[in-house]
Amino acid sequence: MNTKKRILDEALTLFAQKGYGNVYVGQIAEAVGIKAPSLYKHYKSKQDIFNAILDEMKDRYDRQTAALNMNGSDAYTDADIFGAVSEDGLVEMGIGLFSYFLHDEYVCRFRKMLTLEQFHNSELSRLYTKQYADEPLNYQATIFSILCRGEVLKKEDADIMALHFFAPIYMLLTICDRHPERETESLKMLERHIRQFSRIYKETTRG
Amino acid sequence: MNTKKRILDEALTLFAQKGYGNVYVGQIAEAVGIKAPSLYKHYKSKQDIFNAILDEMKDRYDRQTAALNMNGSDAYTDADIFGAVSEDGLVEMGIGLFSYFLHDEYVCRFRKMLTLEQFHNSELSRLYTKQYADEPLNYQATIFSILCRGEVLKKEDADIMALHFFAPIYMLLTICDRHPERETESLKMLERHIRQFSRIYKETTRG
DNA sequence: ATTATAAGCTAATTCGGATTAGCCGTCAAG
DNA sequence: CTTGACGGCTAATCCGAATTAGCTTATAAT
Repeated sequence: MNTKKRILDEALTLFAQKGYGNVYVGQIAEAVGIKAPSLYKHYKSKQDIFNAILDEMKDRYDRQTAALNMNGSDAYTDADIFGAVSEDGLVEMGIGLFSYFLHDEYVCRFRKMLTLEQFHNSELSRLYTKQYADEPLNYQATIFSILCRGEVLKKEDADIMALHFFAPIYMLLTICDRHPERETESLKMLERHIRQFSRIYKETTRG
Repeated sequence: MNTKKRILDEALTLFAQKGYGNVYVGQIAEAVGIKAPSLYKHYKSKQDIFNAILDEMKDRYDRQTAALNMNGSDAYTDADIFGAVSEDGLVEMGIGLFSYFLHDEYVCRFRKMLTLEQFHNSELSRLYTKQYADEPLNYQATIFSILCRGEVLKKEDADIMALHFFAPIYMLLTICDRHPERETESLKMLERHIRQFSRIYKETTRG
């Protein structure tokens, strides 16, 4: 009963490490603790396992963002955001985002897998770009545009502010994916990044 | 005679598209215009082809950066840099870097290949990080630190400035790798990024 | 001219991995 | 108690891809 899920779990781990083409069904089976032919009691092919992972991750992502938007677009007031986003608030937000992407049991493996398969077909390309570029950037742009309308941040292009905020996070993330031992260093860099971002963009209300 | 190089060339193209594990020697041979067994007159295995590509690209990269440093670290004076780096100079530098990474016949394919193979072994991880993160960031940090020492840019942490400058370039690059049709849009974004970067960091010598 | 070498080809060979066939124990429902 | 679905196993099967064997032609050096 539980085996079906464990197959996805172990397969995801392996795909994230080696890429689909370099993983053998025997390895997946071994990781689960069964023999290769037994996999076929649960999925009809290796490709089918991959697709099941994809479907589950898309679901998970949709539920995730739906949860964000539940209290999101309509429920947040500008005042909520002004209150929450001090410099320390930004640091917390950035580190939270980073740590979530880096350590969430599924998100992390799925991102690596997608990294390795991103050029295989356009569905995977689009999924990658959506999840790790367009949607985070849009989300943050809306936040920054609110902060600009208030007097909190300088009146600069909020899309670019989002890029300035998020691109470094993304880049440090890809570094840590390759070199987990650089996480501490990256976290320090991340905090310096956000504090400098904050200094640079803070409205100098000296008038 | 020329065949040996053409094999590397076509293999690189295929590896960049599909990843090593999903390319068959027959495909490489076909692209070159010969039959698979003939490949073995030139390389002793598929892995050998991959290694040859790797070696060539490392050479190329070393020569490239050596050329930069020839007029680089010692030959440049601070004055040279002050002169060259106006806002338009920065835009030009950013777009130049971006276009080079995106369109250089070899750099571009090699980067995609490395993207797909980056988790295979630690040599490839380190190579990727070195070429697309650490070295560009260090190089730019030295430039920005010079601009800070002068009165051109605000006295902020030059490492972080380099991150703010380069991470967006890197991110837009990865987007264009997946979606070549987004290049125009990305170039516009890139210019907005650099002009805003420039506005934000420019020393306000109003005293 | 002769020979050696380079570089190609076709036809094996090898090998490993995905998938299928078919058998067996367990356990819950009737 | 027996039957059928579930999920596991071993032993094929199938197949495709990497590599090797061995032949052939061209060409360049002796």
